[in-house]
Amino acid sequence: MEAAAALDSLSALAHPTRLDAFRRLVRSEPDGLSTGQLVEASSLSQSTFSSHLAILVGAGLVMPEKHGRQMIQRANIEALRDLMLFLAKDCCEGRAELCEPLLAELSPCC
Amino acid sequence: MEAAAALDSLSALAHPTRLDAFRRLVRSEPDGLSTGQLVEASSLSQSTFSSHLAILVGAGLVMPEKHGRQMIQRANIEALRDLMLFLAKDCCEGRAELCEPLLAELSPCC
DNA sequence: AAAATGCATCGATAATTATCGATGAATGGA
DNA sequence: TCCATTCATCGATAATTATCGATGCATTTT
Repeated sequence: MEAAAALDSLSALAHPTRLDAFRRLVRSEPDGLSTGQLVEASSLSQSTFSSHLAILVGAGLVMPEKHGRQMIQRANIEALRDLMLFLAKDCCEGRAELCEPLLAELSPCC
Repeated sequence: MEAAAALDSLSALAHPTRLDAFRRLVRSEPDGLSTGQLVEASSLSQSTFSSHLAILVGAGLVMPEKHGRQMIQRANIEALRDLMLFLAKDCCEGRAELCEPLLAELSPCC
């Protein structure tokens, strides 16, 4: 993942509404949620939320699937992994010992 | 880490200048870099960069140390770990199998 | 076919963020 | 002490982002 893509992902997640929606989608994998359900969970207007969603989709963090007349939104776990990999790579490349405590706390959570 | 703190970190990193500076600092651990060196690496004015740096410090991602008349900036690896943990926790809590491929690619890098 | 539903897009406005030069405060050196 | 250096803060302006209601398009239901 290049820095530009990482920036897109970070920017997309750097908003309360979008971070909340993304987390909601990650948790609801692999079923996903409809756009309407997400709008309802947010406290914003439909059009405003739609533009937020478009930013998540544009960053590749969310993948919409057309389902009748509603859209089912699904988190892209691979994109999340890529972002985390990007963030971790800096310290891993420099000095692995910096990365070890990072993984040490990450592993037991799974 | 609560969502509010994660948002601060994400917002802080969601800017080309700040992401670049932070990565530079992670790589230069544990020595750190002076503010002046970071300004030089950026293509911005001293005052503009200073405000960017303040955002990284405010998010807890960078920890300045006074050193004579210059400030030595150091990346806070613990804060980076906390952010990654926060991002990973969503899928881990929901379904561990989503998190496994994430760690699978993360481990060999260290 | 007509009405209703679910969602994206448009246009406008408000709010936030980025940028800069100038100034000021603290420190080290002459 | 006086000057130079390093960096933060201030005030102003430009640029970007967030928000909304209205409208439009596709699809399902009646």
